[in-house]
Amino acid sequence: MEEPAQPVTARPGGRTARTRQHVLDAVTALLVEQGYEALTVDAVAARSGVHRTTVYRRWRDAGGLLADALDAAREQPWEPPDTGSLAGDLGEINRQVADALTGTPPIAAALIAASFRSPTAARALRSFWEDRYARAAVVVHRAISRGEATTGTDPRTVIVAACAPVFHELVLMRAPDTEDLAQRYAELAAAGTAAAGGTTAAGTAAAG
Amino acid sequence: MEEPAQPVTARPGGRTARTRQHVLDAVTALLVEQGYEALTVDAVAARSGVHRTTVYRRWRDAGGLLADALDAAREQPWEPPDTGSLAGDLGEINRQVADALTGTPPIAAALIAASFRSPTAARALRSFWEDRYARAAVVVHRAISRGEATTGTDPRTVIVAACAPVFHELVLMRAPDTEDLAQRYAELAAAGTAAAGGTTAAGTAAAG
DNA sequence: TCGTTAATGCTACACCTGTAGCGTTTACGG
DNA sequence: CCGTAAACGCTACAGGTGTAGCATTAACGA
Repeated sequence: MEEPAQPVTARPGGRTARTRQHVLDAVTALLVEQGYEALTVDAVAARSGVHRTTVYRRWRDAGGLLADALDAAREQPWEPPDTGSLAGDLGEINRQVADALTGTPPIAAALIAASFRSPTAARALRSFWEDRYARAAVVVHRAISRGEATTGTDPRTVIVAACAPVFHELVLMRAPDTEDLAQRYAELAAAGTAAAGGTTAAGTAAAG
Repeated sequence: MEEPAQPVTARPGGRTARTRQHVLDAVTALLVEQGYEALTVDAVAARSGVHRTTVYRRWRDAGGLLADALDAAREQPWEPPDTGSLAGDLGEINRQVADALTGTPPIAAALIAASFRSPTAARALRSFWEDRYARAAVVVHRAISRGEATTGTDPRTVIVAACAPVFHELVLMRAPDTEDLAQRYAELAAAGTAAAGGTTAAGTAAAG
């Protein structure tokens, strides 16, 4: 769907695939057992039995490992929820975002941390979430067809308005995940969409 | 106001203050000239003329340096805007957030990057923004008194709803700062506040 | 089966991180 | 002015990062 985190190899069989599997298994194991701070290339190499220079060659850095692990974990397709209301859909999406950011293995959280040091990780991060936002656009389209939002509403703006506070609280502010966090911001975004239409142009209604 | 990034020394005069100034000057210079990826302790030590072990001892890591630089840059007090409308106030706050995240020197951006490796940086990050959010609460209080929001509205929720998408786009998704970004999400948050009241409890209006 | 060569293993290197131990300088109080 | 000790300078060390060069293994096609 997007550019592969792992470049297409001219000789994908046998050993190459085996090496990749050993390395990705080591990545997951280290993330689960010790968290993303322990995800060093050296540790992955030692645990996987693959030589460290091989890991550096194929994945470049820890961010590359995470990008590949994310791709592997993304093979199961994702469908946006359909609860019957925009606030319900956004709430469910937000709960899934919160789970991704706090769940196990902490691939999403580790990828964010790595994205500040690794261009590969930064690209994978963007790619993953933009893909999710594009797929989630249907919940806004359904809201429009139900009359919960006006025709000009930009789906991505609505979804980011709902999701971003969850990222902010859990990732940047390191706040604990609370029961109502996801739903609270989902409802605020849904209410704003219903009232303002989620217009893309900067309005003048503000300064007046 | 918060715990100082730089521990209170028993001998603050002369040499100690001079060392700190040299080091913080080097931090700013490196950030401006080469960006936060070049902000290594070794580079700061070399540039400042202070020995690297001294930098490690006093600041512990690059995150500690950034935390102290942020404290130094925070000495000028901040007052929230008062444009006459909630959307206008949130828009102005968002523009200031965007400026902080993309401006020069990129202390805020660097602090976020460092916060994933340095507990000191993580604490400084939280402290700085929570302080801003607390000060900004007045714009919501004014909105309530104007009738733009209901009495139970939680100020922090409204402000985070407005700000978080700016963090998300500029920091996580590495998107360029656009003309309408700040205002767009400010208006959406303001509209949601006006419609939903920014309640803190998870409502049941969603699932119905 | 066998040659080609992609992929991996290995050694060595330069750099950054963070710490320990010890000697030296200098701020500060008496 | 002088003694104390805080703060700093210095060396050394144990890791992790990322790269270069060359040797070795094994996947794939002929």
